[in-house]
Amino acid sequence: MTKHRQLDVPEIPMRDDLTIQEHVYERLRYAIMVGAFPPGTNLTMRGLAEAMGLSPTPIREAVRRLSSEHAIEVLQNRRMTVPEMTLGRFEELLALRVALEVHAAERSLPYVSNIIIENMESIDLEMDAALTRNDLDRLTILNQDFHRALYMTNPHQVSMPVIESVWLQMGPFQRQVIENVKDYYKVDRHKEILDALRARDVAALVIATESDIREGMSRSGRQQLTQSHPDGHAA
Amino acid sequence: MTKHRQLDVPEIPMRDDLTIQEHVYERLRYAIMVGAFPPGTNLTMRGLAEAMGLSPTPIREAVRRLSSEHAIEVLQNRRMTVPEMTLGRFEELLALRVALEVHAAERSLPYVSNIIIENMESIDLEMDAALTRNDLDRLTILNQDFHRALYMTNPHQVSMPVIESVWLQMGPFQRQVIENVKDYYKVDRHKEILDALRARDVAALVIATESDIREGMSRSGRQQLTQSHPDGHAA
DNA sequence: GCGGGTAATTTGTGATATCATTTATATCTT
DNA sequence: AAGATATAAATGATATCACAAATTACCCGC
Repeated sequence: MTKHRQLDVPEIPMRDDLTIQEHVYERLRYAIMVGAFPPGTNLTMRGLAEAMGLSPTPIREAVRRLSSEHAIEVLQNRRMTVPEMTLGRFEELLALRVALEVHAAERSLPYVSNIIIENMESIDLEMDAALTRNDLDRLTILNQDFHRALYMTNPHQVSMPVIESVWLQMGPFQRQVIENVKDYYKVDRHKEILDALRARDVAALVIATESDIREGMSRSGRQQLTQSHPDGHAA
Repeated sequence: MTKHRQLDVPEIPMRDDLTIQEHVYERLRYAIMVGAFPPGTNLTMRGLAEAMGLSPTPIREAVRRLSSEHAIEVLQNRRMTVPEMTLGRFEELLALRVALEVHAAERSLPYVSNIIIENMESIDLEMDAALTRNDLDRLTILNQDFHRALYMTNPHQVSMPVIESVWLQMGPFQRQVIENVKDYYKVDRHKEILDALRARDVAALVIATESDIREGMSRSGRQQLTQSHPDGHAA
């Protein structure tokens, strides 16, 4: 009686201060962020509702929010998919990430305290551990936590949601890259970011931030997109 | 039998290719963009539904989308308001606008054709006409059309939605500024942007774009926010 | 008059039902 | 057998209903 391939949505801890709609949003967001839905995946309201054992109503609200963040694409037919990545879109997303994160880093630096730096150091240590045990999902989340910890120090900051949206749009594709290029997370410029923060050195921070984004994603992602395209759907 | 002050939502042309939810989204988005809801306005699902003669269901989806774009703030109490502007937030939004629009302009320039420039020229002419008859709503929309026409020439562009979100967050406050500083739209650097485009001069385009944003909004907005704050609610 | 607590109202949330649109399947025709 | 057409299934969209949480109104006691 299974209509199509039943969708597997990774579970996340249930927080009882959230409405169901919010929980669904967080759960779908996490799934997309860690790449649980490969690009091109078809999503249906009822399918998601059934997969999570809920009525369509809260699903619809969560999905609408994700579509506004361009994590989910709504076609003219009103069908929904996880967007495919193209070389052009990839280059643009990457450039936008650099522009946004450099901007956010610069404007956060004046507010950086030693406590913040220590917090980021501990996240970076956790990343080393996650890398050792090859926990890719955790690495993705920790990497974001690391950067978020910096950008959020700016008390009036408004760019964080925008940056998160770009991360989200990278998610499904990034997962494919990580799986193909297994030493993806080997290059990280986090130590250099931390050095720049300790020295309160803007120029060094900008360079380290840009390098971290570019060297991590750029070459391997471009490689994946330029090599032969036999067919779009992954296994 | 009127519970509170009945909310007035400006009507927009009904397009029959849109679902009700999409139409509500466009309508609310327009209302916020032109500042029909002053900062601090309380919004309710049922209130909006009643004001537009609809059931709450499509309202909720539209409102969720707008909350994801930070045009509407959802409080812990689950009440919704149009966010207030603060000096700190204003400075950050302005800086983000500059960073994003300079970025988008730079990356669009290679794709600019004479047809695009002509289109932008005609929008600029329409702005002059709207300015003459003091049509502020139209001016706001046309100003966005002008910039959007440029940024959208980049075929792989991904920053447009993000820029629109920042515009949206500025909307309610910008309306207050425009009404207080009546020569707001007098300073426009559109002629200089057009010159830079014709010459395909990146450096000039960057300067003109930044000036257009900064000189239009910066001084008058800052002025409005730093002068006495007797009480928050507008008349 | 002022504070506190209870009742009534308002509001948000989520499930369900109904209808329209779209996609998939089956049937018929040539 | 191929293509067109009709039929069935699935899906999205919206309204309505039921419930819970929050707010407001009201009343009482001091």
